[in-house]
Amino acid sequence: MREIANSTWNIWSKAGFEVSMNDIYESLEEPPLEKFGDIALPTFRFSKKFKVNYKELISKTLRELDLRRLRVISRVNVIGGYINFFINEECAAKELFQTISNIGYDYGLKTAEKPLRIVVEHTSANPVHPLHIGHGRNAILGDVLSRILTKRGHRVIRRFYINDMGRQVAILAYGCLTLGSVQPTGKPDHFYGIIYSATNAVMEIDRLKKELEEARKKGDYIEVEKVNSELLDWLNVLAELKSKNNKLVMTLIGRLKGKDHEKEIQNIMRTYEKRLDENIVKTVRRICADVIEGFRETLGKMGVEFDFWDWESDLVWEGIVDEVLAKAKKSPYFTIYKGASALDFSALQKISEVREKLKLPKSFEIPPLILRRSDGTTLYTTRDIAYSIVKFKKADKVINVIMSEQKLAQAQLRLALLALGYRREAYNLIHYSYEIVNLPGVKMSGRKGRFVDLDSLIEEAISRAYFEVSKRNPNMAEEWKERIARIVGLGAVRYALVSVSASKPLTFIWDNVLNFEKNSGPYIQYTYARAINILKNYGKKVNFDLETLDYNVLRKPIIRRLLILLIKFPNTFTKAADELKPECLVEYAGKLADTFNSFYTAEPVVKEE
RNA sequence: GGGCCCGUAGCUUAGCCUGGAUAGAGCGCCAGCCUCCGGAGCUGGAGGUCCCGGGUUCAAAUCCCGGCGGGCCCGCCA
Repeated sequence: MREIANSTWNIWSKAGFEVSMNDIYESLEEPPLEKFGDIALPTFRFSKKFKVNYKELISKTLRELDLRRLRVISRVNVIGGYINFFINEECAAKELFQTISNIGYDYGLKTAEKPLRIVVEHTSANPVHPLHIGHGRNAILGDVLSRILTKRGHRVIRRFYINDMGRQVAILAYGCLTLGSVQPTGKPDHFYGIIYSATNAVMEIDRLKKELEEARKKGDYIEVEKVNSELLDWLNVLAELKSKNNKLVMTLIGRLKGKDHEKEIQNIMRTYEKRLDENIVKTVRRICADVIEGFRETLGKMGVEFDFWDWESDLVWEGIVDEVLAKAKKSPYFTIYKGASALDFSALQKISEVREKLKLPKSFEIPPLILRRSDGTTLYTTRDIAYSIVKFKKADKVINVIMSEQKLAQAQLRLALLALGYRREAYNLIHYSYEIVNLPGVKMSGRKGRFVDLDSLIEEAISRAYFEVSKRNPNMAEEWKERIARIVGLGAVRYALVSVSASKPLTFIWDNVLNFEKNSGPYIQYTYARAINILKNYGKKVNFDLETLDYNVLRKPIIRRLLILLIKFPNTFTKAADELKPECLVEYAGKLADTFNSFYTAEPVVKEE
């Protein structure tokens, strides 16, 4: 493909048309029908650019091409404004085999010209309850991106941000401290998840009861109705939690009675941030560490690992957040907003270059960002500014895999970095935004403890896979069935979570996810197994001797199709890596599997040698 | 009130950034294929107002404007 773009570029530049070789290269596309050609070059764009008629441009190009007699092109086919190239099979095969015999499994994994240091921060769930399917999508996207970028030659660092200074952790800690010394039973994230949700529920119930009373006094019966139904919902939540661990929840309800929850929570937050009481600090840390251990187990099952687990609290205690605040005070954008330290973006965001480079919404007034509460404690975004700076210390680019809900917050973060003079950071911070995962028939709420957690999701995937495997292989040894079910089940989930473009909501339907036919993880794995078995049955090392190859077989349509598809892999990979589109690879894998299976049926490889 | 994302076959979706050739797949449906390396397969068929209405253009699923439907965001929450 490079050669096609290159020679076209040669011809055009010689003719005096100003164009870059990359421009041509990137215009190359897939013809809609196989019979049109292998690679198409649309000429409309260029004819417009060069101000010549496209027919003229084409005939001129063809004449020159003819003179050069490129060996990579066997035939050229013009339809409309398209120049369709047929690739010379022999030439393609030679190159393919040569590359594969040289670099083997790294075929197509083209290394970037300028390797970068890239941080991928992903998952980063609050350590207050088990991971759910949404975190699953986050984790798989982050993990797959990291793997692709690593193969592209970048130095990737995978980081998990432990958000231990937020209100949610304080609520969990409040519950735990109220219970006194608790020893977690079972998986820690599940155990603490119950305490968190129950504490939350009790607080909500108490708050709603007060609201209800006030509404009654006022005689606002619409409000009474509204609050009442909300109250009922939370009472149900509590009942659901009791069914999970009755003793624990009942004890918690008893001990929380009559307390001023808000005051306690605020006290915990302040104590923790300012390190006023080492006991509380230790307790909060231990709880979070326990929950994180649960996360690590779940993620490990999914094949997801991290290089660093960064504690939000460390940023504060090590004084990095203070440095940010000091810097902010000196910033020309510093202001006092509603009596608190803040950054005022009104001037900065008007600059159109800034809006464009930071990818801010077209016309949205981003309000001032408050950096510090009146009680002196910091806010999430302030700490996130500090974290971003830390991440950039050893990185050229930072990719945050964060759900789309946080788009505005992420835009605000970039703006804040710029306001503080962190220009490089602001411009190289990428919010890799993704949409929610829908499970038909399930309404999820993290706070209410209503979600399908990843552990049970994985279990279900494996047991569904087991069912399918034993149905198809009734005589297989039990141990093998289980091993295969694990691999297939997990592969199916990973595949499902990465196969839909991140910007679209993903609908998770078991029948599709664990469909063993086409367009699924299991199908790709099955095809791979068949391919590997050919090699196994062949039993010898594959001979890549280019001299003894019979190039006539390449004219067979199915073999030719497979060959052409294979030589396009490097481009697909490069696109997936550079445009951060892992789903491109999924699509390619599916197409390759389809083509391979057709080939497999049509051509008995081992027999033919 | 303002902003962002999504809307493509009954279902799940690719293509949209960078306009161009008969809108690609898979499931499901219909009709075929087991002397053969793993049938979790293969071959073929039916199935589309690309949410609607304008505009730009020689050309719009794609770009612009206005609607509709679904989701989300605008805190001294995270």
